[in-house]
Amino acid sequence: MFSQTVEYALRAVVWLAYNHPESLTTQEIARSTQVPAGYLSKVLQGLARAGLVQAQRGLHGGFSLALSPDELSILDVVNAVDPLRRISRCPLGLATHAKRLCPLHKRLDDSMAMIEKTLSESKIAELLNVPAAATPLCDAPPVPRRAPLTVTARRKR
Amino acid sequence: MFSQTVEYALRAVVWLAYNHPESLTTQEIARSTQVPAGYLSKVLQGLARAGLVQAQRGLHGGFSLALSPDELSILDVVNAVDPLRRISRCPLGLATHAKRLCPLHKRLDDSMAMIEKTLSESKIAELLNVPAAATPLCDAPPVPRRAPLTVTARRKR
DNA sequence: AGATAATTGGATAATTATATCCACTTGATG
DNA sequence: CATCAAGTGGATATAATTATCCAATTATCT
Repeated sequence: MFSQTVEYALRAVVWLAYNHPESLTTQEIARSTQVPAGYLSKVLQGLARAGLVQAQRGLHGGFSLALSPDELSILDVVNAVDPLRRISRCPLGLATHAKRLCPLHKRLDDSMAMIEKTLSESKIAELLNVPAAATPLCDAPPVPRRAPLTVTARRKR
Repeated sequence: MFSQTVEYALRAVVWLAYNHPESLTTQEIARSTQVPAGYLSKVLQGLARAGLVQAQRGLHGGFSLALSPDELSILDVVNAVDPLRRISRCPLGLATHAKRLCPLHKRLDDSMAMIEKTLSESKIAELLNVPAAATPLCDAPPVPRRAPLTVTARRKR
């Protein structure tokens, strides 16, 4: 339903939000969120182009959230990397249905609208309050800033 | 959001429902719904395996709806060809989140649940009442049964 | 200025989704 | 029982998505 890319982008943004306004390297984010580093780099580029994230090149560079976590919705992230496509015109290109979608496509589009609304109302900030004092993604406790490349204790599977 | 396959399957089912309990050949359905015939054949096979549609081989064969249009929901069709995957386990495989999803994935799964509910409540029968006396999909007027291979008047693009 | 650590962008590979084709089987009909 | 129109299943092609790799660029630190 949601693409892999969206899943990855959301993980990255949540992790950046959790460490806001800290800046983290692609490697750090990749490790914490279990996203393939090479691919994550592309995803982050997309988020940067959309202005959701700020890139800092060079030594001690990395990425940081460009907006406050409560100004940023899940929908913003989704639309930045893999836009939710509403059905605005008849997919069959029928003249008859140009002004008003046929019931099938109307219904499908309504579902999209519903999702769009829900996701736009879900702010990233809301995703950070974890009841059990656990970190949002990641089993490990909050990583100390600029920690060396410690291997996260990881259960197999 | 919804795959091409789902879109095709829904078009086929709606068209079959519209002609219910008539049986239509793959070619006829393909023409009316603008779905590539070769691919539609696979999609219909899937629908047949799921029991939503009945295949009749041999001369004067074709496909017909196996259930009444008001017993069949959009969700049934979606699940038959490209199941809506709910998020039941933590996508990161985190032990901590085994019992309770982290807020991000909870929220995403809630969206899925919402869609699932909406689509399960949308019966195919409801998609057939078109206000303007137009056919559900397809510009053409209701095709006379067993019509010869007339070319549907089609605007370019 | 040189060394180092980081992102950037381009090329490419692997995988999955979409689509086509064809030989085979099935069943109705004359 | 021969014929022919239809679905079936397998092989294969094409396109899009996901993923990897590396040379080039940029910024920081000493």
